[in-house]
Amino acid sequence: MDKHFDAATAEARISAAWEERGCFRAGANAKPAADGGPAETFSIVIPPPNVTGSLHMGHALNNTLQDILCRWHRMRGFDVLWQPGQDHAGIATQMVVERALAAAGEPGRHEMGREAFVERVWQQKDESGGIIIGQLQRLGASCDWSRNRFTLGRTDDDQMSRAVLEVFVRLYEEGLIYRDKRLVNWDPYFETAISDLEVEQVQIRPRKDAGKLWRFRYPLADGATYEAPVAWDEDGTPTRHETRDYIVVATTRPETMLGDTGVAVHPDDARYAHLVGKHVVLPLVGRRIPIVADSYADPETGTGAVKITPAHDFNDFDVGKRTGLRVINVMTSKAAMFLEGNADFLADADPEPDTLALDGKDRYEARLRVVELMEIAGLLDGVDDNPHLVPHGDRSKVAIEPFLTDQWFCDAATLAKPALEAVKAGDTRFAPENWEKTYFQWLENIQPWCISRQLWWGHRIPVWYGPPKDDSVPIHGLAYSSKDWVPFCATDFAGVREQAEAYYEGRTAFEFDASRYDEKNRIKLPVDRVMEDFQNAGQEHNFHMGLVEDETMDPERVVVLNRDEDVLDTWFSSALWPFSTLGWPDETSQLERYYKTDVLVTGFDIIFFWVARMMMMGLHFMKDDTAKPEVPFHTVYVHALVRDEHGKKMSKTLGNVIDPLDLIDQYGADATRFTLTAMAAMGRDVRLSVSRVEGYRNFQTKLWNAARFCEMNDCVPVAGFDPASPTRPVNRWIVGETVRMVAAVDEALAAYRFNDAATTLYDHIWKTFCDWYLELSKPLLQGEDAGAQAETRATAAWALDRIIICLHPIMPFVTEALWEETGARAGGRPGMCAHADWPVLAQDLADADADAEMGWTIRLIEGIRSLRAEMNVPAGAKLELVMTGHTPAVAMRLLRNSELVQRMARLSEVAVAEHAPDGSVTFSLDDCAISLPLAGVIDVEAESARLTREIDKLVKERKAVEAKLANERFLTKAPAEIVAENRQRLETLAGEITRLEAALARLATLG
RNA sequence: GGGCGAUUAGCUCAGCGGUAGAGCGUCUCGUUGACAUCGAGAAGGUCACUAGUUCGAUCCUAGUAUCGCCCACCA
Repeated sequence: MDKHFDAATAEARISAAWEERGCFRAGANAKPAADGGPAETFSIVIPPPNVTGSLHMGHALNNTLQDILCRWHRMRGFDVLWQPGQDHAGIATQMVVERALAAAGEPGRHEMGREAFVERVWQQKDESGGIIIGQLQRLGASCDWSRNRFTLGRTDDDQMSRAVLEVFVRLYEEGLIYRDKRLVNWDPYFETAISDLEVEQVQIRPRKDAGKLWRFRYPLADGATYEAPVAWDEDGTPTRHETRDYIVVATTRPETMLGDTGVAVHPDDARYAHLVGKHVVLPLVGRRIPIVADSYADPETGTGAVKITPAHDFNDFDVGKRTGLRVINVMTSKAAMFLEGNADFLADADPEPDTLALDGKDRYEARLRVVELMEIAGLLDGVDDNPHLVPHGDRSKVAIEPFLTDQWFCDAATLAKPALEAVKAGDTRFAPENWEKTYFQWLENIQPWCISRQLWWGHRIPVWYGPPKDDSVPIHGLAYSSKDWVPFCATDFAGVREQAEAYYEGRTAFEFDASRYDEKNRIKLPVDRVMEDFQNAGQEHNFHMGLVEDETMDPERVVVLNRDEDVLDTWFSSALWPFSTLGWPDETSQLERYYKTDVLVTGFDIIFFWVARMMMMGLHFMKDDTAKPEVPFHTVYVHALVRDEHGKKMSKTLGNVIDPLDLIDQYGADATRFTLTAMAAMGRDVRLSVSRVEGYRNFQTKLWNAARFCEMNDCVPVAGFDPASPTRPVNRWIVGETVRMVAAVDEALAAYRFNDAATTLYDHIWKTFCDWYLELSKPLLQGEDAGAQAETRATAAWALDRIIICLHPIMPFVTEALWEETGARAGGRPGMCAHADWPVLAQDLADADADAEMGWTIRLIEGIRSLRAEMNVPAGAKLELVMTGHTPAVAMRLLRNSELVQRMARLSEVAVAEHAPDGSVTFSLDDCAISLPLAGVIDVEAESARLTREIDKLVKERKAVEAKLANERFLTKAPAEIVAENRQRLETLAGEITRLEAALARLATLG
């Protein structure tokens, strides 16, 4: 064996071997259940990474933990399915491709057209989709790659797409999906609606065009006035008023004032009571808008009057609805002003030319200009800095606009109920538990989920629209607005056609073919190849049916259906992941066998996006044997975010991103994995420091060299070795330590305490096995006693094997390599380490006597070493040891282990005596005193100082224990074993103090 | 505004109702030794603060301070 484990070359080789042998296929290594039936299953679905993404630290942590669970179960004989896959990630992927097009100077998506663009995205997916898989494999992820899935099918009849369409259609039919026109979060960069979850609030600091609060004066119409307070006393009571003919309102978005349709005051606000029902004249626009009473207006805030722009503010929309205000949209889908040709805006208005000149201007430009125009008009009352939160699109990073559009919504509140109940009933549990609260809180206040996106990359909504049946307008040149459309929803056009032809009573339905769309040429096409004139007029999708020119067809006999242009939110398909990957909607044996899955491992940032929605969809569509709705997984393990060393979120702009692949290159996948595991304490952030990775790389080397030592000493695994068979205390002791280690690892993993498992292994391997067992075994391995040697070789090999097996889930590569290395001399291993049998060890293998003896021996050696170092005894010098104050049993113990102690503590002789020799240094060990004669070399002063210090410490402790034992209430109330423990401790302390004091006295005579 | 979490060694973090731990760093000593990616030893802590519960609190409870995150928001 080499001195070091060469991770770089070994990892690739081992990875390939696992794949070649199908080690991770579902069912590989599965063992029959106790009753002889099929193996118990253990299934996990991977949180599918974005298909164009690459592995980041969050993935590394997430997949390491999943891999640990999967490997652990696989070794224990479960039928493990770790289902891999990738997400089509609508916005993110479309963004990547659009950027790539722009960077390459190629035409943008609008120039390309939908079909060509989507094809281009598929091309991108085919090119880069495998990258993330390769990266996961480098990490060692033991997914069943033969079952890799993608959330989006190439065609609607692909199973993964059928699942999505099926769900959509069923929910539509149940009334849980519906189309509605309402304000949505509109991303002007991507020109799509986004859900509430995709909006993040960003703190805006005051700058020229944002982060300010502008106050405007809206003149009262018809000569109305009111008394406004202008001075207040200390209590805030107005002391002086002035008569005003205007109302002051404030806004952080001045450009929206062009769409104002009212001013609201609180119904109880005496200042304005008599103005309710009167009007103001909207400056710049010349529109008379009413003053309405609505409790939304807060009398304490500002002037108590608030401008109402129903089309551009969520609160205002509600106020407008309650008070019957008009809704006037003044922006395009790109958040530019939409004024000219805007019938809603122009109705009953008399806009100034300067105002109309804003048409087409960007919202921020328009904002500044509106302020300017108001100032010129003398109506700017003032402006204050006003840092505030502004909603931004989480991907585009631009400010979102509330925007009035037709969108598809999912009745999340209805679906949320079973999802809530399932967690409350314990059908699904969160670990750590406190995330349940977060989950509840969100689901209890859940709003309708906007599921339609105005993107091209995604599952296209399976709804086709046709004209109203009683519409007498001929099919030729027909223009519909969305509200008139009659929707037909089915998983494919055949189903739609059936519905439509029934609805239209025998007219033949044709599907609009988007690929024939050619805006430039406006080709006149036959009716079955009708073209569409799609105009995005800004405030909403206004689709106009195109010309239909085929005189041979009878318009009365024909109807043209137009498929909805929108695609579904990516998370809609992700929500189906636990069952769509298993073949749903087909009733497959895989679904039967592996659903529900066992554990979902995820970061808390997607509990709402993903976990909650999987719960909703799983419970809605899946049933168990008793027809009861079935959760998608029984446990959700929520891990933390990976941050940098100082707790900062890793981000490109901060430049603190650690690339897991760099770590793997430099330190190996195992060290990277071990670090993440050791730091993955439940409920805490993971602050990743490279020095720790290095430390665990060293740990790997340590283990490697321990195995190398075993090899050099012919510690070869013995077939059928019985761990109860060793007779030497050292060997019996390491068997016991191994039993405890395995139990602790099992317990930790069962409780998802990954860091405990890692710590247990680290300590066992480095401290127990390497530092002590291997050292203690050297005399036996290298000694004359052939029996002891054979026993020790077998025991060491056995203990090392248990170590390799138990470490495998966390460090799969080095353990696989060691499995091969250590098995080579035993004639090879029957299988790979990934399929090794997880140890099942009887607790009674641990021998208490051996534990006590070795524990004592270790402490003796430590004591001697400590004293030598403190007394500056040269490392090479061999000392004598004299034990005093001992019982015969302890003397026997010392003599039994004298060879070990001599070797490890560098002693020339070990003896027992009545009295310690003069000129010796002494320490106390349990019931005896250990003296090292150092006559001549001893620094009396230093030694007496050391002893005094030691005695002081012990006396102090004795005092504390005495006080405890003198406390009547302690004696009566504390558990008996604690009391006994303290009594024992007092006795020990007293003995130690006595012995050390005696040593100190002896020293005094010497000085 | 609502919720969650944190505060332990120089740094990064575990832990726990009864003797305070790890990694890295620091200091001393050590290479014929499986491993210098190492070994032996050591130094370093009022477990944020205050009060309570308890025989006993770093741990449980409440409050305070500081920091972080999530959700919802004032025009």
